[in-house]
Amino acid sequence: MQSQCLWGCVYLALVYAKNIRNILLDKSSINGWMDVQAEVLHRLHTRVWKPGELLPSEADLATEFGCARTTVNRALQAIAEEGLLERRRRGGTRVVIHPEHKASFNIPVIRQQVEQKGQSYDYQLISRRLARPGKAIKAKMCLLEDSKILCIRAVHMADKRPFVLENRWIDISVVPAAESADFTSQSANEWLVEHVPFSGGDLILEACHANDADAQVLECDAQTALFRAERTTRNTQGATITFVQLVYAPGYRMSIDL
Amino acid sequence: MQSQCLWGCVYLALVYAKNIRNILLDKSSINGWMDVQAEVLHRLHTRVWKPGELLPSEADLATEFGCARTTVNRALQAIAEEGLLERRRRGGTRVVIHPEHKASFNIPVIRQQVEQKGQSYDYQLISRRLARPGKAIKAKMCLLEDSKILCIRAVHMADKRPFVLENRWIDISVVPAAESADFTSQSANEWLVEHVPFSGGDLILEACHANDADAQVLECDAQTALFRAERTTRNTQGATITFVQLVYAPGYRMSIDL
DNA sequence: GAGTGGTCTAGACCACCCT
DNA sequence: GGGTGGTCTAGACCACTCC
Repeated sequence: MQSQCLWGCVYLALVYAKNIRNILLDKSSINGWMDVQAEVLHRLHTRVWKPGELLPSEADLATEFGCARTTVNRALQAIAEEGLLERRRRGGTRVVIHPEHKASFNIPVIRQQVEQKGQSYDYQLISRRLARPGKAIKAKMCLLEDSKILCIRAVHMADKRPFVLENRWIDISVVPAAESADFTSQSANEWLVEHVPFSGGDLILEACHANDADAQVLECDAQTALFRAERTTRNTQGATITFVQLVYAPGYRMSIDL
Repeated sequence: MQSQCLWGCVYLALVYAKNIRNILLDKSSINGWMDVQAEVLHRLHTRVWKPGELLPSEADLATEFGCARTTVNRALQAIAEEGLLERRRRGGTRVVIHPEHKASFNIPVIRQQVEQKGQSYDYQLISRRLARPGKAIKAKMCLLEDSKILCIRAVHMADKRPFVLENRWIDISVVPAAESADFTSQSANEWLVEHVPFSGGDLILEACHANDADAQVLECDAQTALFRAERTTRNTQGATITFVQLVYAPGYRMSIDL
């Protein structure tokens, strides 16, 4: 009877040891890997560990924080992914000297982009035709053969005003289904996101002068400074799916959180 | 003696079971979480699991792949971070319908940006003065009081040609050390990266017309379309460290990998 | 209430790479 | 050779949330 009680007490002590400690200390204690991450980040910000320095090993940190090495590992990996730490087997974990500021943003479907601003969205197809691509487009899409390309020109409107002009080229040999899709009600932008899985690509942002055709569609003067995005999208096999040029109406600003 | 041999055999069988299986099958087998990730991604790309659908539970997948649930968890978490899966306790793992295309890029120190292109880098300070900020700048920096601001104007050159014009405002009350730094040899850009830890901020990209002053520095005509980046940087306490306007010379294109 | 993902732990083995 | 990070495993408990 007595021994049973004893073991019961030991069990309870073990189970609640952590909580009891936390309550007694009544201050920040390390529970999860998020806490470890926070503590490490704090030491980085306050220069306890200076740029270029070597951190203690995972095992040592685990001892200090009173948790398993796995937990420390998770935290340090997360920070390393952010680019603030550099880790090497045998080499240890080092504070990166010039932490490159990483920015990441989403490329939303244009409809969502407009609706998110609380504006009404409209879409109008200007032209749609099959053609052999010109030299410039072929280069942008890395096309070797003379494959058939679907050329689309359309305008997206926000609150009945032109918002962005979309010039798009789709490789029919890569996306055969696109040939039978008419893009009068649904924009190519949305259609592709829904129907074609993509894996990579690149994006180029620049300033350009409005040419006459663009100026007319966007209802601005020719030579106006416009913000332009060019995007190339590739599938898992590395084939170019589509190349698109988005010319935004004057005053557009692309906003990104850091 | 015999029993010892028996247990030895069992041990060996257990230890090498996985490898033996791999050798016998002689084909792709699931070893690490990277493999699980690859397999899951493959099923997503080939629409085995369609957008909106629910995946099997981690436990089931672990059984199928012949690994621990932890391993499956790691893989699914990584994919969820990429934005292709949505996970909820009790709700299971679901394929995201509109996978938002996430782009991420680095904001390099301008010197590195130039040198990376294989061009020579030069830097020239145009002006540096302490002043009370105007209304517009105060708004950008979210300043309430009339704190002293360090105003810096400088130009970065690539191959002896103007590359980008830097207009910067630094809050002295947030970064006192900046007052004693002269930015003749080292740009404020680099100085801040090295001396001031930062945590967040925002970035705005847009097209603008060159005004007369900018045109002169950048050696282009007034009214030329220029690419402009405006960046606000905040420290861990949320105070604005600096606001910077980067006006790039004509022809600049910002390139981002997706 | 029960099933799901989120996480911790302790132990183990491996790959890498500096000395 | 040995120390470091990278990862796997099995078991466990918890938090959340849907039914």
